[in-house]
Amino acid sequence: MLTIQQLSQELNLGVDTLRIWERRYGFPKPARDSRGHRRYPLEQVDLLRTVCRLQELGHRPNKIFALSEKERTDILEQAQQITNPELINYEALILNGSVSKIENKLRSYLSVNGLEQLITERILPIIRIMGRHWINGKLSIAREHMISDILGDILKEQLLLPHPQEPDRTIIFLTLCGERHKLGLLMSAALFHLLGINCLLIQEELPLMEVPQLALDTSSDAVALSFSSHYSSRQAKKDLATLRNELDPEIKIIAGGNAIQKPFHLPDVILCSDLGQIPEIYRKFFSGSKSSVKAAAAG
Amino acid sequence: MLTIQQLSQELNLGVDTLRIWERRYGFPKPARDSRGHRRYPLEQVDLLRTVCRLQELGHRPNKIFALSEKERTDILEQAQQITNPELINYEALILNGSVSKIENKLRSYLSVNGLEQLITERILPIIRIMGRHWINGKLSIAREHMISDILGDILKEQLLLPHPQEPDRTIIFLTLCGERHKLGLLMSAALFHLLGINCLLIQEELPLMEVPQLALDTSSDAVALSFSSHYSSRQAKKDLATLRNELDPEIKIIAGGNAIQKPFHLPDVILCSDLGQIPEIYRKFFSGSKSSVKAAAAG
DNA sequence: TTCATATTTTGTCTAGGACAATTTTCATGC
DNA sequence: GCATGAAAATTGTCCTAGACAAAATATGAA
Repeated sequence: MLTIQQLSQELNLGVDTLRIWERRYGFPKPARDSRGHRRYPLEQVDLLRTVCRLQELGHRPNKIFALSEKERTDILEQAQQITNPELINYEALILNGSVSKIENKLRSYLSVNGLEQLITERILPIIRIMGRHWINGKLSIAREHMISDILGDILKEQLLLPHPQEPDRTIIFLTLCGERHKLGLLMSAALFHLLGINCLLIQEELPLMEVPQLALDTSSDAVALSFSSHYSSRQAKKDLATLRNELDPEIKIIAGGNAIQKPFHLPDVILCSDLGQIPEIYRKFFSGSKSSVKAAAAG
Repeated sequence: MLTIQQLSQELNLGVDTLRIWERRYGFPKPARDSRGHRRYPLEQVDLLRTVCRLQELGHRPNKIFALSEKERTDILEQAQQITNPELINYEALILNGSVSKIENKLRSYLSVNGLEQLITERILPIIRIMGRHWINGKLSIAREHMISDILGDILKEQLLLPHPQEPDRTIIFLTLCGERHKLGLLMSAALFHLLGINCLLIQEELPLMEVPQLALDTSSDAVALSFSSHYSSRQAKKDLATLRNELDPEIKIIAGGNAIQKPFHLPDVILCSDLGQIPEIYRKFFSGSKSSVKAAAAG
């Protein structure tokens, strides 16, 4: 029996959303305690989880709630396409295997094929596999986190490798409060590091208002933020607009993550909906020595 | 100009709390947009920050709001006592110095004095110093996080060191959703590791309901949770009670962190209000081989 | 003093209404 | 057929104002 707030944390939904779903769709229909406060039985929590998963697949609440329970699970089953090649090994390891085995496999792949391939050929597919199995409920959040930790650790180590030559550009990578997914941020930081940029990573979630000061303190040339699909795209938009307003206009903003897919234009914000765009972004905004660009701007 | 939700995230307060403060104490008194929605000017955000800081010092809202602005800052100034010994070096480094310098100093201290002293003589004082300066606003959250990251990295490395002999007890260390402070958890994990326990660390925040399954999957003997002062003690209590209910009674629960200070008793939950208690907890609950304890229980 | 009991304070909940932003539907023109 | 734009529906977040348990503080008796 969970309170509305516990459930809200559990599902990453606002309490208002839970209440209005009950009002509009008649579900969830929690029991009430002596005070009349909602108490959600665990079975309803499970049902709600499938609702959230379907929503992440792009379905909208009115459709989802119109479906029967079976129809919902059918859609979820169907959503897991079969994977193609040798990644099937990983699939089994992700679901049941030892996490340290995954780590070893990844590390040896890294030392043979390098970081860029590790990201595109291994880490991204693994994230996709995890997402698929999280959606159909076969992968516990806990396991997902343990594996994500390993991926994160490997990427973080890459940021510590020395640069071939002293970088003259700095990008600071961070997430805002409420954004729990940091792998996308880490991957982009690792890729920018590879391109010779000095990448500062803030691992914890920052309040929006601290960001401008931090960018100044670190004399960063750009701030990179990641917004996963948990962060509503409207919220991301608001935050980016506020940040653009508060931040020194000299300092660029790079926004990435799944919440940034939409044709969603913001003035003076570099959008990065795909890690593949990073070399292009680098070329366009960060290549050439800093002083020469300044000279060009002045000339 | 922030919306109520942005402010709520910024200050770690519920939106309901912000509204009821306005109703009861007449502050904050935000402007309203065309829809009548609250819009908080940045100056009010700063004032609210001092309110939150005072609250963290143990003052209660009705007293705080009765004070003038000057009285509040006076109390905050006064709250920063002078530090004693050689730690003053650290104080300067924390406020202005290079973070990598802090890292180097800590690492060399570690290699000379070992983990236990590092924690009690360096990490805990640093956390205290940071807390003090965060309270009076001289340390940005961003800087605090960068330094916390370093402390975290050092502690995490300790968990990777091999044990002198194969451990037969496993404790899984985790935080629940909404708990952003992980250093306390890390320190306790490092100390238990030192005592010969196999410590599994989940770095990301978990939904409460995933914990029982995870404890089973990892065949842990205990689950250790940390609740910082941001987590209201009432919430911590609720969560621990729920968890105790859902979890296999064989598996112990260890609860620590600042929210666990109060004379706050829960049946079958081991409370750890202080890292110094860890050896005692170890002796009481985890020493002796597992099989012998089981035999004793059976006999 | 120390305890037990009353009072105040505090945060979280309740209900039901409103509305901007987004998405979908539908009609129109090419 | 496809694009385009207006109209309708959907959705999440905000609003007000009232209620109450848990925690903190004050009060009084032993």
